[in-house]
Amino acid sequence: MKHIAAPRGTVDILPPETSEWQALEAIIDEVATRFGYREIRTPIFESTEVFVKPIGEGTDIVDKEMYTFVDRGGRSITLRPELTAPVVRAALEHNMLQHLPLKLYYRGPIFRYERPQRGRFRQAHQWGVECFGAPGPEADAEIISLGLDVMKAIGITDYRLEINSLGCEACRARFREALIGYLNRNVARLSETSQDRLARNPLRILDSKDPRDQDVMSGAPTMDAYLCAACQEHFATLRTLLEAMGIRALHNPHIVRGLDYYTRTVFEISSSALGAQNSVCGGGRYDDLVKSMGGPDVAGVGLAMGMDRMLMLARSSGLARDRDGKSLQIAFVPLDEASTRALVPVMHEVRQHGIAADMDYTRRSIDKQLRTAGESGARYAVIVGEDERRNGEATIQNLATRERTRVELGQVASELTRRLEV
RNA sequence: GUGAAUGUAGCUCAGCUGGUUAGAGCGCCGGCCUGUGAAGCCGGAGGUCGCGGGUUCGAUACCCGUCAUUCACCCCA
Repeated sequence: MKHIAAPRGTVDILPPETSEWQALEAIIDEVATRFGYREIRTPIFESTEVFVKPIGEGTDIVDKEMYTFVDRGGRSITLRPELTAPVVRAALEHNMLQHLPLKLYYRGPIFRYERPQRGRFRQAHQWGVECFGAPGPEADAEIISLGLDVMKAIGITDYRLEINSLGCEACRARFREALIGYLNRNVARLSETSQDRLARNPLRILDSKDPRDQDVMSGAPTMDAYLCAACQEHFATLRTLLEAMGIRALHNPHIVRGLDYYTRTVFEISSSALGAQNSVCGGGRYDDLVKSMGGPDVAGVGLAMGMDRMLMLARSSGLARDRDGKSLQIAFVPLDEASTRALVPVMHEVRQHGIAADMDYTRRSIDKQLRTAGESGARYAVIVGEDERRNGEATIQNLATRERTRVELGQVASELTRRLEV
C-alpha cells in the first residue's frame, strides 16, 4: 500500500525483534572474547578481485550471486558475499600476520543475489571467526566448540554437526583425478547440472541432492582412501579432540562446501527445523588461502554462522521470546502542560542517576497513561497535576501494589534511587 | 535463473457464479469515569481492494502483463 518497499530479499528489523538481535550480538561478543578472539570490522564492499580468486570461478557465489557494480571512478566493486576473504585481505594489508597466532571474529551483513525463500535473503547476517598460524587440529576443534557454545548460549539444541576432510592439495589432486575418471565412465547417468559441473567443479557433485547423482556417487571412490598420512592423522586427531570435549560429530564424506579455498577439515551444522535451507553454520580449514592471496605461507581455519537462521531456530525452540528487554523503570505522568514542563528537570535528574525513565508527552488522560505505564513494565509512576504542582510535590505510585506516596519534587530522584536499590 | 501458490484496514482474514456508499475481529484514538491502570458498553480514525492494461452497461472478483510476498528447485548462512 505504501509506495516504496524495502528491496527484494531485504527486511526491516523492527523494535521488539531488535532486542533479540542485540541479545544475540552480545552473546557472540562474549563467547568469542572468552575464546581469545578479537573483533575486526571490514568494509561492506571490497574490490571485486578480493572475492573472485579466493572463492573460485566456477562457484555459484562468484558466477551468479555477487552484487557487483562499477563505481564512479571506474573500479569494479562487490558487496561482500562472505567475510573470510576480506579478513585475509585486511590482515595482509595491515601486516597482522607478523604476530601469530592471530585470532579474529566478525559479525555483520553479507549480500548475495539469490531468489529469496525461507531462511534465505539477499541481505543476510553472518558472524564468524578466523584463526591464523595454527596448523594443528586443536584449532579446528576450538573453532567447532566455539560455534557450538554460541548456539548453546542462545538456546539452540536441535542440530546436527557433520565433518569431513578434503585433504591437502596433493591428496585432493589424486582424488580429483580418480573421481573424474569414475564420473566420465558414468557421465550418462548424471543429472544435467552435474554433467555440466563435471568439467568445471567436479567435487561439487559429491553433495548433489539429485537422486540420480546420489546413485552414481554411491559407487564412486571416496576421499578417505586418498588422504595422505599427514592428512589422515590430522583428521583422526580432530575427531579424538572433539570426543574428548564431549562433542558428537558425524563423519559425512560428501561434504565439500561451496567455496574453493578449503583444505583438510570442513564441517557443517544443520537443523531440520529450518526448511530447505537447513544449514546454520559452515566452516573449515584453508591452509593455502593466505599464500594464494599474496601473503606468507600461514595456515588458517574458521567458521561462518548465519545469524538470521540462528534466530529462526531460537524462536522455533521457544527460547528467545523473553529476550525482549522491557527496560523502563519509571513512567512520568503529567496531567497538563504546566506539569509536563515542571517534570522535565525532574526526569532529567532521574536519568542522570542512571535510571531508565520516560514521560508521556501526548497530553493523554491519566487513565491511558497509567495503563500504558503498567504494560511497559515500569515499577513506579511519578504523577504530577495541578494539585501536586501547587504544593511543589509529586505522587509516586508503585505500579505493582498501587500504593501512593507524596514527596517534594526535589526529592523525587533520591527517593526513586533509594526505592530501586532495595 | 526455473516452477507453484498468494496479494483487500496497522495485524489476521471475510466479501456467494461480476451488481449500487468494501466488511468483521484484534489493535489504535476518544467517551461513559470533571485525577488512577480491569472488564463492559458507545463512538471515531484508518483502504488509490499491489500496480498497469483489457473484457463488460458495470471489475475487489474474469483475462493479460508487471511488481512483491511465500514455498520449492539450483545453491548456500
